[in-house]
Amino acid sequence: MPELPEVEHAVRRLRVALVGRAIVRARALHRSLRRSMTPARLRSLAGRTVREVSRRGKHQLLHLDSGALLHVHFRMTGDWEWHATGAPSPAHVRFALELDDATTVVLSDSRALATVAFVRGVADLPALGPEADDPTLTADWLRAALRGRRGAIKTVLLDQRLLAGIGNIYASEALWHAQLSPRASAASLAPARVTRLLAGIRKALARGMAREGRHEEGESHEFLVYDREGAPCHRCGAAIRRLVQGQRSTYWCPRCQRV
DNA sequence: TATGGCCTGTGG
DNA sequence: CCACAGGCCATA
Repeated sequence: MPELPEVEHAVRRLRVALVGRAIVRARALHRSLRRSMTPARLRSLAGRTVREVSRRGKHQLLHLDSGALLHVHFRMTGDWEWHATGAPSPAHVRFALELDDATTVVLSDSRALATVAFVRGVADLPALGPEADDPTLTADWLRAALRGRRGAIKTVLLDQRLLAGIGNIYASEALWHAQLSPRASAASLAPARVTRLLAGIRKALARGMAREGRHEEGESHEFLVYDREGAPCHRCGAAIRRLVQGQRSTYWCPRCQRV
């Protein structure tokens, strides 16, 4: 579940379950996580209290009372779940924290690509641009940040060093809102288009946050263009197309998203 | 820029 | 069987 809105929602839910609680036992249940979480490191979590949970882009940091930081990244399919300690575990549990209130928080991750590791500080995370939903960002800043970027805007939006938190879905969604072609050259976007792009990013992320807020699923459509190949554009009715950029799918409207 | 790797699951 | 999957890194 991993783009900025989904990770932010996961962090908020995790805080309720975890902040102020003491860890009784930590377990790594898949070899992909045992590489970073050795038995000694897992033991070092026992007895620790979680002071806070923070987010930077799609990265999560669990702040422990010992001063240690546990870094979690969901990658493609990670999510937090929890259940009563001793109850049957949900499917795909890769990492588990048994807490002092008889609940167990688990990292569920079908593809087992998520990562959990100790870090010393935010400096140990990969270089990240400002938060993609930072309300203080300006079009001038974005224009300067795009200057010198080679390649198509869709591909550039996925680079976390530009903006932290935009993934493959919201890149397509933002460009649809901005009515910009995903193939447009990032470096040569005219100022008015950069302004539209910033607004489009905000709209896409705001929609994502709103969607996360409702735990009611089943509503008409989740995304405006993503995964809608062949379906009519919600703005002009033309058939949505799919193309591949940098080995990732892009969805766009060929009529109302212009270069 | 493209490919492969990490992993497993789903759907055609 | 194959393609594809909301991420990211290392490699030529």
